[in-house]
Amino acid sequence: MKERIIFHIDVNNAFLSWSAILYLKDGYKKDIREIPAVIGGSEKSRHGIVLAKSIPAKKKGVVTAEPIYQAKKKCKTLEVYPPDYRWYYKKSYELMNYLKQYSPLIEQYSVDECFLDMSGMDYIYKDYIKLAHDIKDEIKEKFGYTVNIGIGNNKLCAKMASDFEKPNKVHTLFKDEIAKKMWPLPVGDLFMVGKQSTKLLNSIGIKTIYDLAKYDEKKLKKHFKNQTEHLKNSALGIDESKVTPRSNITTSISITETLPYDIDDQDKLKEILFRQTEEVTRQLREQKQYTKTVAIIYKNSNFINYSAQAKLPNPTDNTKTIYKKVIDIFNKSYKEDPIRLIGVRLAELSKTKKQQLSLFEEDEDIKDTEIQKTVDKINKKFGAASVMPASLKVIGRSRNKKQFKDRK
DNA sequence: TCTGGGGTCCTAGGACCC
DNA sequence: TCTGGGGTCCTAGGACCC
Repeated sequence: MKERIIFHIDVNNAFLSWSAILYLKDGYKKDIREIPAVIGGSEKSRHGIVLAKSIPAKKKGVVTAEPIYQAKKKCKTLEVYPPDYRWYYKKSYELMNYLKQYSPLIEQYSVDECFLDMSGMDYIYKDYIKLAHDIKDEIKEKFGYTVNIGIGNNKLCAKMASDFEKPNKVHTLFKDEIAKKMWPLPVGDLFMVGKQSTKLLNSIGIKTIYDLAKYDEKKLKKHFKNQTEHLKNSALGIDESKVTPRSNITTSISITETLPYDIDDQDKLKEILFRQTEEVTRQLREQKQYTKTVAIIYKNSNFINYSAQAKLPNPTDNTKTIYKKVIDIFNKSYKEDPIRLIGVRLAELSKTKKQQLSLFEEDEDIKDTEIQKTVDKINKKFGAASVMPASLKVIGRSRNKKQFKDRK
């Protein structure tokens, strides 16, 4: 069988590059890619971490996901710009759409990354490496930002290759290059080997990917159990997984929110949960999916995470039904601790609601959902707060009543 | 003014049934 | 009688990715 040819395309400093373009378009004099700058959340509302960094910021030691205050310590002149997710999704869509012309087998891996399966296309594209350069250059010309392209015989190698040297580069990691290009790297650089695994691997003397590739599998199994084979294969550059174009099939939808200050007032938390349930179910209906599992996610003021979940008797996309379950879960799981982050997750999603309900219940559910869909539409057209369900108003009132009572 | 948000997948352990 | 064990479903928690 012929070797596969896979491209991995990765936008360099995506959020920062895309924001830079937006600012330039709007007449901003600076290109934030050329100064020490980061995209980050607001520190005031406790969202202050680095989401993306410019190359000058990187040179000062600024890393992704660190607190902004810490980044500022490393770089006194650091400039912080807010994220603009709508714009990012727009740019993402534009890029993926453009890349489709090169292969129908495209898998979007994240907002700024995708795999292209180019196997068997050599009758169109004679030279894959030249093609990759052409794509890279055309993206720069057409859209104004740079990408890295990694080429390999499978997704793993393509992904590893695109990570080699940045920005604006094409790298290959074919089978016969693994020993030379991949094995010398620290084991933590291997895809899917994170902090915890790195620690464990280092502790048993595995420092490089080569060490892992050559390590006795039986001994490895003691520590990594069922993951051993996958781990070992990765180190050897083996990966059979296919490039699978996914049609907006998600297995879960969630919304979490770091609160501007810790909250232990149950009414307030329920209010937030209601808002989140509305949004998350709106997304669910948008995707034309139904959920069977509802969960609440908490992080308390000590950064301790916990969660609780429960199953619904039947798949649904009904806000009321789901919110009822959310409250149920909340009452059983909330530990009365000050909450820093709270969120709602819907899991076990399906495209159909195969259910056996009594006719009455089903009618109620459908009638209700029809109303919600109309509300979704109106909100989409006129802005989020145009139509507010009565239940939210009731919650608002009860809160006011309580505040009034508190003042007395 | 210290530490985000949205995902996927895996595992341990308990409940329950036969 | 001195305490099985397999299978399945479910939940909580954690690792990992961007």
